[in-house]
Amino acid sequence: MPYLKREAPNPEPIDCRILTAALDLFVNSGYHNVSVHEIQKQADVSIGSIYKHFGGKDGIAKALYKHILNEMDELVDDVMNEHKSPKKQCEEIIRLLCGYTETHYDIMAFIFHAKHTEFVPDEPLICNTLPFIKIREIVKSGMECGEFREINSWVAASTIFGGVIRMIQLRLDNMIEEPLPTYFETLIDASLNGVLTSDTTKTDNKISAVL
Amino acid sequence: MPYLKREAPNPEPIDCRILTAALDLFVNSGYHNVSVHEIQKQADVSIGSIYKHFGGKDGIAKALYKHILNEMDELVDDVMNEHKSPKKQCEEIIRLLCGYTETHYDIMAFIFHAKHTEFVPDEPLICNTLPFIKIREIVKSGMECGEFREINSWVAASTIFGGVIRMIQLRLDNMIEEPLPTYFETLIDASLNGVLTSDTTKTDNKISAVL
DNA sequence: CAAAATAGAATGAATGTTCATTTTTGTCAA
DNA sequence: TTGACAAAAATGAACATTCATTCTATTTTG
Repeated sequence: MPYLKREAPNPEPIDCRILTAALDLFVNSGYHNVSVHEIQKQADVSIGSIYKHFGGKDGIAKALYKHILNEMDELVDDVMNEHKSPKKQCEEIIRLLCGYTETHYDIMAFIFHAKHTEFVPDEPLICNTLPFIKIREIVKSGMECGEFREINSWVAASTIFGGVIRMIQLRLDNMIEEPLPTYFETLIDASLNGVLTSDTTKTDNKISAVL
Repeated sequence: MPYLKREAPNPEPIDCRILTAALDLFVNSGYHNVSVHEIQKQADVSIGSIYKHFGGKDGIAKALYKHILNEMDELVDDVMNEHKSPKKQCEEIIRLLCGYTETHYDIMAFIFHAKHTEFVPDEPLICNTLPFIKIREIVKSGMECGEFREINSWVAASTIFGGVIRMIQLRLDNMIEEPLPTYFETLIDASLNGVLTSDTTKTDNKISAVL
């Protein structure tokens, strides 16, 4: 089972084995290029078990989608509890995303590299799921408390997180060769300066980036 | 046939009809959820013609991919010819992308909303195609001539264009309700301020955004 | 020993592709 | 202009294969 924080249990129960195999195959070949039989083989499980546990191929995809977005949501919650300033919260989320791209390729690829509407059409779009809604709320509260300039919230959110998301995708595509955390400080600096209010002095940020 | 600048010929020749239908279906249902028979019906063409012209379903996808990226490339060339400053070139590309998202939904969705490796595995990744390579070159020359801060070029490119790309994806997903050009000035301002050299005064940019 | 879980051969629908036939197009002689 | 005719294009029924799913038999668990 693909977890973000927890360790996977050992030995993995049958449903976890199925999800682990499915995630790997989906991410590396794409949902539609993977057959149930391949999942069955890689998970070392019978076809019957798959249908018993998940009801079918789409059942696996749905379960995976929900599970992973839940993992993601817990992550965002943790960040919101540990840091109070929206700016700090954004930075921390970006830091975590950079880190997890290196340590949890499959999960990040599943979130940021798949067209989910094509295989889980009944599930909400990824940008309409809890963790992503919460991230937009953070951006809004950042504008309310004066940490971010008061601009359209879509623009603000896209500017702050568009850069990391792009970097993640390029890294997943093997275009970027260095691990993402290498670029963390530069990235934060470049992404946030554009949306910071002018009373948060620019120099301030550059110094904090150097430290 | 889906063009960015030119008008489609009328009546459309058979291979154009096929590509038009395929683009529409691929974008709205996803490559793997579309059968050759559906393309055939929508294009009002026989199965045989499809195999005669494109050799198969993957042939259609390949041809579409190449055609659309060519359209895109011409666009970038035009911008590079009409504007000399890299900053202006970036702005203009962003402006065009915003505009075309409203007027050429299918093409934009095909470029920014599809996982091409899953259905044209032999073609280069979209970020390795001419137009996108050229865009990265623009960013690099912007750093060389001092218009952009000297930071890692991946970070720079991701910061400048990550925002628009995110906005385009959100707009294609129907999350953003206003046409993208509405946000153009704000977006440019937010995306570029973070990467501008400090000798390009910040106030300058804010004033230009208000005008 | 009953209930739950697992196994996997068999099934049938979906769909990409082939190819023999028909239609259209373009050429040229009458 | 007409008609004959060959080459090219288009047609679509038939085919072959892939693959999700079902279902009965077997094994494991409590």
